[in-house]
Amino acid sequence: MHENRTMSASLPDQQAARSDDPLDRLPLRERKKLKTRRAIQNHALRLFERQGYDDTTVEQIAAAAEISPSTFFRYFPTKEDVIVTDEYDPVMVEVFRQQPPELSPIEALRRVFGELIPEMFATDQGLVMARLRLTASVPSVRARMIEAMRSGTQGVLKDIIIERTGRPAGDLDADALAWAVTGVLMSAMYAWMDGLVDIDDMAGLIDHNLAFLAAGCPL
Amino acid sequence: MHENRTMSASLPDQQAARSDDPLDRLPLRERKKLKTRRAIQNHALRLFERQGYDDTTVEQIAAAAEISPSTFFRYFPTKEDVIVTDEYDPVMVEVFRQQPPELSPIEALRRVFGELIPEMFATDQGLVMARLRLTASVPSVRARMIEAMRSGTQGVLKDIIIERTGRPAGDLDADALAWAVTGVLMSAMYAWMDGLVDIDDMAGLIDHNLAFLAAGCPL
DNA sequence: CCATCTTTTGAGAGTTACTCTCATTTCATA
DNA sequence: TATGAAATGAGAGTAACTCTCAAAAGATGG
Repeated sequence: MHENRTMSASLPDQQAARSDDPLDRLPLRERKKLKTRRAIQNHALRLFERQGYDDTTVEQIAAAAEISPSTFFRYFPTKEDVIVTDEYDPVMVEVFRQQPPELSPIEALRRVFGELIPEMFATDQGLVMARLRLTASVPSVRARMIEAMRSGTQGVLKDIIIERTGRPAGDLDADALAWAVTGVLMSAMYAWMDGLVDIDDMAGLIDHNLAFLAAGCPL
Repeated sequence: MHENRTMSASLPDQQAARSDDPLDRLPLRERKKLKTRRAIQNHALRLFERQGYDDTTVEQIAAAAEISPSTFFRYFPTKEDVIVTDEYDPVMVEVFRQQPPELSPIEALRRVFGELIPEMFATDQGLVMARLRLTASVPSVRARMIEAMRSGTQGVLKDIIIERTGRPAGDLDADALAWAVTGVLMSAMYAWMDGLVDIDDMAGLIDHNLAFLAAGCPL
């Protein structure tokens, strides 16, 4: 029914960093679900790149991934989520917890991103770039991506900052700091999307921005 | 055709601060457009409050505002924009420019918000609260609101920071600072939405967060 | 005051993301 | 192999948005 039977060669196999893939050693059912989820995401990204986001229908994605449209929405609540969903936050938490406890939160985060960003680009380069390109160009995706950073990254950051500093649960300063960090991360992300920095400088820019933040944003 | 012919009494007349209303002294055509825009927004907010966002259709809003659905979308590109659109950013710019030039950007912003936030709540209290309530509770609106703060507030902040500090046009530090400020503003906004602070403490919280930022977010 | 030109509006048809329900298939377990 | 649970597909339905075209309303020159 559809012509391209070949699985995209240009897009790498989707997977977050730390390449011990949970695909093995999982009950058969879960394994199939994970495979379906990745198939949907890969085919969707490929189609989006080829014919644009708006001109790609969910029906087409479903056909390419050989599932029904109903099933698509069981895996992703909206079309935008196919692009926006990732699995990096838990990794960030893990690496953060490994940092020596005498470091301040911002210093610890500088080390975290110094380690993670290069690894991220090394592992999933094509995928990360494709997702960011789409985020930059499609307004509705852009909106959901920011909201995802809020409900994901910002929340997780707040939690680990509270954990590390021993502050009380609803502490507003920890929340503000988490937001400020999320902010400078977004600044770096958009700087790249707007072509203001090269992809290889991202790690450096993030580190610079965090140092700038720790210095009280002097201008 | 529809019963409620009475114009909402509960919601105040929508208008940004600085109450010299551009409604007067405007060509007739523009005046009508502005009136239509406000009518749509007022009726929409009222209906959302009464029967919920998802259970209110654009068709209902159009009927209440006595326009056609086509016209609705000529005024607001999406249903979410009825809630998300406001006119505060230019006011912020204006007040920022009035601050004494020896102040650092953050110090100047502390004064700006110290002046503006109370005024904002005094003028449009009902409207502001209704909009924030909806933003807090409807995910798609939440996403668009954050994006609006990015494309609006963050951009404007960056511009006036560059203007004040005399930095070059694409300066990344100014951008990072604007993002950090946007971040702590969001932190305050969400703290209120989650019921963590009272509405009267918003100005104080924002001021505190900016001071915290200027101090390098020490934790 | 009238005629024309431009902008705004309404009507209606069409697309597509998303929801719900129900029957069927597929995997897990005893 | 039989029984129960979870995942899937099919299909119908809703509502947000888009596009096109003709009618209406405000602006402008005589």
